[in-house]
Amino acid sequence: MVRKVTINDLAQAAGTSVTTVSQILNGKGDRFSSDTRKRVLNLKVEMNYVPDFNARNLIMKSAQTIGVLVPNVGNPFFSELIKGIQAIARENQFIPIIFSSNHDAELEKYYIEKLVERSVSGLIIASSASTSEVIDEILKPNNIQYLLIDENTVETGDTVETDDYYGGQLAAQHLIDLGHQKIAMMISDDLTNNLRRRLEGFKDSCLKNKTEIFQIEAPMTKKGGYEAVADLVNLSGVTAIFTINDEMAVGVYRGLWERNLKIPEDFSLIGYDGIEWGEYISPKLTTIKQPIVEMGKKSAEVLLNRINNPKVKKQTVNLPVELVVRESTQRIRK
Amino acid sequence: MVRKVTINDLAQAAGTSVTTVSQILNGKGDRFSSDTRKRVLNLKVEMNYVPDFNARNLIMKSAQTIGVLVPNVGNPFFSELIKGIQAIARENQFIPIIFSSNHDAELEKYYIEKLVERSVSGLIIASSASTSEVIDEILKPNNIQYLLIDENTVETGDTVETDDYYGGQLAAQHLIDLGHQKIAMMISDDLTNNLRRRLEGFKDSCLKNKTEIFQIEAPMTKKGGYEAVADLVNLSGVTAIFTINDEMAVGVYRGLWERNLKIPEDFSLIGYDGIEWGEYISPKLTTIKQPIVEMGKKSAEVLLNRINNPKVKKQTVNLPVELVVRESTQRIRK
DNA sequence: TTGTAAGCGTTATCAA
DNA sequence: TTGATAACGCTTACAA
Repeated sequence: MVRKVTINDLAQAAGTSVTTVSQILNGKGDRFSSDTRKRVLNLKVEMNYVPDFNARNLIMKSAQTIGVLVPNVGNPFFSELIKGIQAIARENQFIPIIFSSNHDAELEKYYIEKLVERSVSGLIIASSASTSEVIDEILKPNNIQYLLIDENTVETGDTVETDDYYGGQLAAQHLIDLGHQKIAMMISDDLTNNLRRRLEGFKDSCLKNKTEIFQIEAPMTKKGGYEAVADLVNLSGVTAIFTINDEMAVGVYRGLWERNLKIPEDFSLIGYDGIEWGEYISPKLTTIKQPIVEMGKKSAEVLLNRINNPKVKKQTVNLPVELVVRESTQRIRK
Repeated sequence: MVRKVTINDLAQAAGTSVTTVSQILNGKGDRFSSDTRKRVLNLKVEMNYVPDFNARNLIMKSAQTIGVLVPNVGNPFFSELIKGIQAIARENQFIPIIFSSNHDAELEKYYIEKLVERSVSGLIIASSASTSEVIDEILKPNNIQYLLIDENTVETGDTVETDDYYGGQLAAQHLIDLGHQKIAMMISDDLTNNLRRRLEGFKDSCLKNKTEIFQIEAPMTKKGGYEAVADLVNLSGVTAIFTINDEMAVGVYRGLWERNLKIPEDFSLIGYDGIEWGEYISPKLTTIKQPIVEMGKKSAEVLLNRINNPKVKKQTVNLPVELVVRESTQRIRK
């Protein structure tokens, strides 16, 4: 067992006190001679000294850590989100600990407890399995900052969101502009608030234009979209499909292909999210693009700001969505 | 700021010493009266006492944490791997901290340092940017267990691997069986050891069968595969393609589609990995399937066993790969 | 059956 | 310019 190099060893080697070492290593060493400073700094590298995190945090009372809870890391949307969070966390010397709760309320609670035990400074929660219960029971009593995004909405507290209502409208309007009059919407069987708004935007636009809509419910996965095609083909007269996320759209591609139905000739298809994969399937997927990485970045920024500055007033970030027309939609022709 | 409840507060409230509390809460309290025990246990819940992780680990010298370093969480291969690791970690009360190093050596080193600082008990490293240097400089001196998988190979130390050489052979043999005599291989411009073996298996099988092979180098991403199609179409007489991972294959689909070339009519295509997406693109991707989640599980098991049991002899796990024939390959016809 | 006290590796206060 | 020393909250020998 190799003993870890401690600050004591380093001090001894440098012929100084631990105070000196600590101060110098923490950028508070102006008062020491540049000779001492150099000696300590060199020795640190040479001896490969790494401060003990537990000891440090014990006294500092901060673990420089944020927790991140997503429903599923495998979903490209969330892996991009994580990318953004990771980048900002790093800039601020924070470490994100990421968990995939898989929509399992029990698992979600378990992980949040673990995170709290480790005295994380804050949490970004993009998974909504058991949120409000957990917040009241665990987060609030322990005074832990949190930011709810994506699947959660809050009236109070900081907010980082995209305009889902407008996004829904954009999608509908695009289809309507192309002349579609009967549209199928594939939506989750378990709608979270952001999805609900997205859907409302879509529906309202259709209503205003007297466009007929059909609703198909399925899990928001490739498999869900794939299986929902069975219902889709039973609908008569439908010429366009809106899937509430891109991943479902991928399943629809497959389901249609198996039935020898063509996109966009037989069905125009528009998704939502703007994941990278949409540019690689053929035809390329028309979609409503959310600035996913940016969402991750902003989320981390807002949370960290809240952590450093608990009294700051409600922060609100609203990110734009945009229609990206690619190849999966076209003008209707009779 | 709510002050956290400490063991001292709890002891005081219970009218005992901290020792008593500590022992009882850690399941070592047999010697105390059941009355005292009950009192402490109740108070713990009542006062919402959560042991301070930093203080505890400082003295226990273990953070019940493992670090996981992957090149890219966005890649479905790695997100599935993580799924497996997470499952086993949880069973063993460990927390995995996951980082995406993006093949950036500096970033990789930075994260490993952070992980070591936090006194993780061990590391699963599936990213190879700067591994050997980091191991010698950081891991070994700090006596941290590690397991290298996927992109790394080791002669010494524990091993969890799939039979890449055999997998390569399987892929080649499938194509050969279908009558292909000129095959393009799309491979990374930066081969790691597992890939090298995979490739050797493929090449050896081709050589043995006098099958002609062409080599195209590109990044192992969708984009890489997509752009490599430009080179591919310049090759004359090629009827089949082997991409060294599934993700590249996705790019190839797109590149071919844009040139009006059909899979499998114009080119048979076989990938490697067995990610879920392969079942959703059309035609479905024929591939060599690795048991990815299982790899994650085994990796975690092996590492945790090593942590609990540093003296145990070299552990070796070899996981099977298998040919999954789907729709992207077919018998050659002239 | 219970408690005292040392010690984990750090940072911070204050004296030298 | 530097260094003792207390403190952080916990576990654990060792006493009682």
